[in-house]
Amino acid sequence: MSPNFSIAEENYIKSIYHLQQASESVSTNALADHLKSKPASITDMLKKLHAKGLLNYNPYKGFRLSREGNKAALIIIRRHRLWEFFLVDQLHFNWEEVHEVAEELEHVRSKKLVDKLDEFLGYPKFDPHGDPIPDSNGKISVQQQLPLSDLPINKQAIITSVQNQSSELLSFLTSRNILIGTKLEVKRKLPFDNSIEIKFKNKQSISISEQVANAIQVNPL
Amino acid sequence: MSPNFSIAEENYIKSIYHLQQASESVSTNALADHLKSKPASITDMLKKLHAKGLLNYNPYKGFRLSREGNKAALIIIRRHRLWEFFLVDQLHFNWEEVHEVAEELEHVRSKKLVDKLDEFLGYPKFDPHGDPIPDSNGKISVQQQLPLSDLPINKQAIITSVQNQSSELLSFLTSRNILIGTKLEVKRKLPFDNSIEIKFKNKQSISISEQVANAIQVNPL
DNA sequence: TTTTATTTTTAGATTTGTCTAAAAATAAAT
DNA sequence: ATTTATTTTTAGACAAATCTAAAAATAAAA
Repeated sequence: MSPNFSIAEENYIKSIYHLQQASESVSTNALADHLKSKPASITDMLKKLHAKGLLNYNPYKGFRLSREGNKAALIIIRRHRLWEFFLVDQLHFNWEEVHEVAEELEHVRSKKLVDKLDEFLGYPKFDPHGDPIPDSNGKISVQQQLPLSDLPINKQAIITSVQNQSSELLSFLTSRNILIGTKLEVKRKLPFDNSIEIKFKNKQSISISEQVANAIQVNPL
Repeated sequence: MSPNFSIAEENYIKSIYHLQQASESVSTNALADHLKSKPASITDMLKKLHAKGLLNYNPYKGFRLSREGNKAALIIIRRHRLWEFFLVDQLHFNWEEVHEVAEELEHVRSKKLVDKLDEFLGYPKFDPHGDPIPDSNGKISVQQQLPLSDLPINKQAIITSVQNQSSELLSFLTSRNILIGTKLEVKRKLPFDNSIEIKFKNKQSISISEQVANAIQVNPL
């Protein structure tokens, strides 16, 4: 059913998707920069993607993904973010080093593979950078994620990911039972060092530094 | 250090590796058949691989991989078989359907990814089809693997893989503590139904059918 | 040992994706 | 409102990988 795109096409689709989040319409030059390519090459590919119905394209004016193009982009982004999650969560990569590898893995086309991987990983909602992972229908979770340091006082939240994957931090968090899925709220923010006092559901409270609070991503309930 | 090959080059290297196992020297036509390509295309690529020092190539006479070519082939085969193992062992693919997906995954080049995957999987020695997985130095385990049904009576062996990945079979085996790594020996083969009586290290004995014994791969000690 | 058949290689064309350099369109500046 | 600068597109070339058709080399058969 859904057509197969070349690796080059997939990279264009993905880049356009990201660029059009930030601005109404995407320009040839902006895309050339983003892809480290030359404007002439971009124009060539734009014509191809336009011919395939993936693009709303007005020469000289700019372009965006069509409905079809957006669907294709979400499939690629789903693959990318699931692989990133796998690399950090299962293979214990540092979160800084996963992007490059995921750039390659995202082009493996099998839908069955991606859906089984999703199931294996427990249907994660966010990748290790905190970006939402589209589900198998291309739906992106709208629930927001923010650093624990930005969570308002007394607002309940659930930990969705940890951004700085050093093994010291991880073992520190594990030893304190601060895990993905843990429910907590912020009781106090100390102004002199920005440290934060958090309270768990079981009433236990501990204090963590600003740096740690920055690395913990939470989803307010 | 080790050079990067295109996907096309990798597929040629891999095919030559497999063909040269069966015969002294590989022919252009044989490779064309294997790659579902045309002889003229093969010749073109042979020149390229020869120029890169991956091939011992006498025009019109035949070719084999050079030492370098062999090294490259083993890296690709390692990737392929590790991914196959992952797909069956972790994502519960049926062993018949993994080849196609692994054909794509094998081209993801990151050495770190492959080595971490290997560690994650517990350094498996054989893929789900019973073929040996090269280690990170390209060494292939020479220990053989054969179906439990072919194991001589009273010979100790260790289970290395299970070939027919139906969930019924898997749960049957799990419930009987027949797992990868389990040590056992065959005590009797019943001639009227070819069923097999096996004995574990803890002296416990059970009987399994011919079909099940065929699906279990073992490595004689 | 010629002739015939097969295999392999060369020659030239094609597709995909890229590039440089020049032309055309749009935007900015005087 | 022209001129100038910027952006985008076209034109033509190129590398990688493939193909068809023809030529050359090798192998098999008479």
